[in-house]
Amino acid sequence: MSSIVFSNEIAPVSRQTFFVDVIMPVPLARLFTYRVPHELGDSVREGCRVIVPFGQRKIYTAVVARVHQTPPTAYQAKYLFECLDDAPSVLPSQIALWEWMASYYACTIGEVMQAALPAGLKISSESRLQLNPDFDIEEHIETLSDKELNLLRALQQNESLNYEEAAKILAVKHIYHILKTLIAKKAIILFEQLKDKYKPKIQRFLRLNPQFLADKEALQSLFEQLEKTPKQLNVLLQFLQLVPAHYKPETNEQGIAKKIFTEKNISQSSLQTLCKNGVFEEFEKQIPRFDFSENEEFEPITLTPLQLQTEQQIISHFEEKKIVLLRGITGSGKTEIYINLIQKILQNGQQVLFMLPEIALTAQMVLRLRKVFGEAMGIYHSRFSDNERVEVWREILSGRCRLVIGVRSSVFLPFQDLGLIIVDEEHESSYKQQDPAPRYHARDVAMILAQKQQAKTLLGSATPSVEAYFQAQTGRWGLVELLERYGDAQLPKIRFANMREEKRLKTLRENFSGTLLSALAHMKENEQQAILFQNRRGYAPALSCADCAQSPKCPYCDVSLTYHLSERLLRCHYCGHSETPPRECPACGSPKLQTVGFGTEKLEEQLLLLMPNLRVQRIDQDTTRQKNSLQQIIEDFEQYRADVLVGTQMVSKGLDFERVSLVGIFDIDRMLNFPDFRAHERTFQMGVQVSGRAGRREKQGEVIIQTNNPDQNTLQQIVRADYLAMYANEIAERQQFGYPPFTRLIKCTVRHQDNDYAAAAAQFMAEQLTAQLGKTRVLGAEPPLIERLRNQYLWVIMLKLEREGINHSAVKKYLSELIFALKNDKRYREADVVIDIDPL
DNA sequence: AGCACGCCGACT
DNA sequence: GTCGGCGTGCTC
Repeated sequence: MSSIVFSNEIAPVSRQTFFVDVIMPVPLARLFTYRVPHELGDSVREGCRVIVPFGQRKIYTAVVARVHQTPPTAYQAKYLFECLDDAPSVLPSQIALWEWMASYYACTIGEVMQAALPAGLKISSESRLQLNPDFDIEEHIETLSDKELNLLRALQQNESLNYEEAAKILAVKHIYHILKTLIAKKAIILFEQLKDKYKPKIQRFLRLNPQFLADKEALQSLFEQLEKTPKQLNVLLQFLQLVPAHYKPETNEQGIAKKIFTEKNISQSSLQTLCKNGVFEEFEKQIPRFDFSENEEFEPITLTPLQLQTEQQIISHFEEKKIVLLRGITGSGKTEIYINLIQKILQNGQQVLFMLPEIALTAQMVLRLRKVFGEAMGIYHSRFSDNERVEVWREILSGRCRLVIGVRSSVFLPFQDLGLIIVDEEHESSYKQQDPAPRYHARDVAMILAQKQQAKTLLGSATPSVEAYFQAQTGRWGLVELLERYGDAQLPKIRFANMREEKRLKTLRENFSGTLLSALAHMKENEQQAILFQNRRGYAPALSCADCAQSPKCPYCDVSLTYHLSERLLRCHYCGHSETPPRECPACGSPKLQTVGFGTEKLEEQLLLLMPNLRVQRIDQDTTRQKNSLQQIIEDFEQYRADVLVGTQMVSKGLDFERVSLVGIFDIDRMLNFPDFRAHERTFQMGVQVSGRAGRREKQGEVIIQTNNPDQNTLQQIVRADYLAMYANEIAERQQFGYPPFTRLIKCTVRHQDNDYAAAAAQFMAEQLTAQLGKTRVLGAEPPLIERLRNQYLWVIMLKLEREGINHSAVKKYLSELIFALKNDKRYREADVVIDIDPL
């Protein structure tokens, strides 16, 4: 509908100057404004990554948050250097979410951006120095100091150096002075090298030189030519079998991957000759790591009547509620319901995000979904490479990828049209990022994301967090419960081994109860398998002197060092420090050092001695450090190459082995007595989850819990799998003592290497906060359970804020002002303060 | 968070 | 005098 108006007027050359406010990857609480060079005027848009100079030396990739035409008044904006994107890499809706996160989690938007962008989308900058070609060293040799000369000689050898290399050559810490004088003398020049970290996957391809396809005779004469060289002829025939270029010329366009072709038992040298003679052409092609080609043909799955009914309940809740909590006991078939719902959303043309906790065992779930959704599925997991993550990002951005299975950080992906977010195992603590900022809870962010996209959120768990169940109970969220196991599977029989009693009766063998040992023997006779759970790795959590009762401590942390037998090392599980165990007590010199307590390693050893006929495997951080060892252990166990799997947390989640009929749980009392208001909830969740590993098929499994107090309430609730009883207990206590969900917590940790300094700063903060909020809302300052970590003393202040009637964002604002004041006070400024919103 | 600048004491 | 240490303040 262009109007056909001819005018003699010359359109005024638009000389508008644009400015951008960008998010910098630094923990600074504001945006920075740059001027857009005219030649980039229309390409720079919100969400584009730009390269900007920052300070005197640094160059960063920043993300454009806003484009405008208001020049800053207080300073002269610098020009941005470059725009990396033709089309934005980040959507406006994502920036809005980042802003929400920065304000909710009391951190900077730069920190959120750092967490959100896959490393491959960030550009690293490295300053490099090189010799100025116009500079003649010999001519100026008298004006140069030794160090300067050394550096210049080094630069003659190497084309360029970065700072670190230069500092190393000169063997000094700070080279800036030297560089500055050399730059002033015009001896060297600095330049920035920008490296795009994302590398597309390139493969070499082969095709027939199109000249042979021009007409029939061309190919014919080629055949005649090759008669004399049968090997080459064979190669050509093989090629035409795979790529029927002779009657479908369009297939030749695509060619065939050289790698695939050469696998076909082909004479390499003949192929080489053919390429050299121009019969074949080699070319490179960028190939996607994921295949999102049309794949709407889903394998239909059939739900049981109960599953169908459950799904229907979820759908009808979604009509009026945005969030639904599905409590489905282990083995009830939640996954099938998820799959069905996902299919419906995808058929509706919308996107789905399926979130899983950060556990090494996503593999089984991925396999299951892959059976249904094929390759049309993005996977976003720490075990995938940076490049793969960038590719998932881009495919979602383009709208081609509509289903993502991912961990915590997948809430940051550039969804445009989400229909549903599923947060599986909602109660899992790995959804909360601990360090560094933003210390976000992916479940909670997911709900905000869903709200912003008008999508629904489905939270699933066999043992929902007390907070989630409360929301569902009180009607804010929908609640759907699926409390029958799928098929004939029965819930396992759980019983206790009374350790106190067994000790009296002398049926204990090391850390094994007689009850468990006889169950293991029985298990072996029936050719079944067992899982033993002890949430503590290493051999023993401490060494202790029999004479003076002292135990070797970490020099940097306030904890005992854990003894690792296989490495013969004492290790700190908090800072990673390790040392060789002393032969005698460092305090009194006594040689009687004993191990105290037990970890998975000790259990493994004891079991080997107690029941030598059992084949034992161990699964924990120490045995799975190498890349595929976890997969290997799982496979070995699946293939019945072991009878018993001893492990930590890792064994409690998501693993599904057919032969496992027995589960043993060690040291549950320690977990129960952990000084934390969530200790009972966690113990219950762990107990039920681990029990769920037993007897997942038709046979009823057995679980043995070793404890000193079989009558303890929470343990009884585990035996009865009585979630509601646990919930009722917990919610009453939470209400009585004012813990979540009745309040929101903010944890402030003050750190300094000097205890008194940290204490003083924390005390100061606590006083200010108390003055502002009142005594009842401020707990502490007090030292935490572990008073020193990585050579820093810690002091904790906990804020307990009612959900209603308090302006939470005003409190957070006051907190950041308080920290600002602290940083301006000579007495406290050296202390670090860490804010954790909704701590776990 | 970096990083440069500036002030200070310790050396050739 | 220079070198390097550390405290302070800025980064569009």
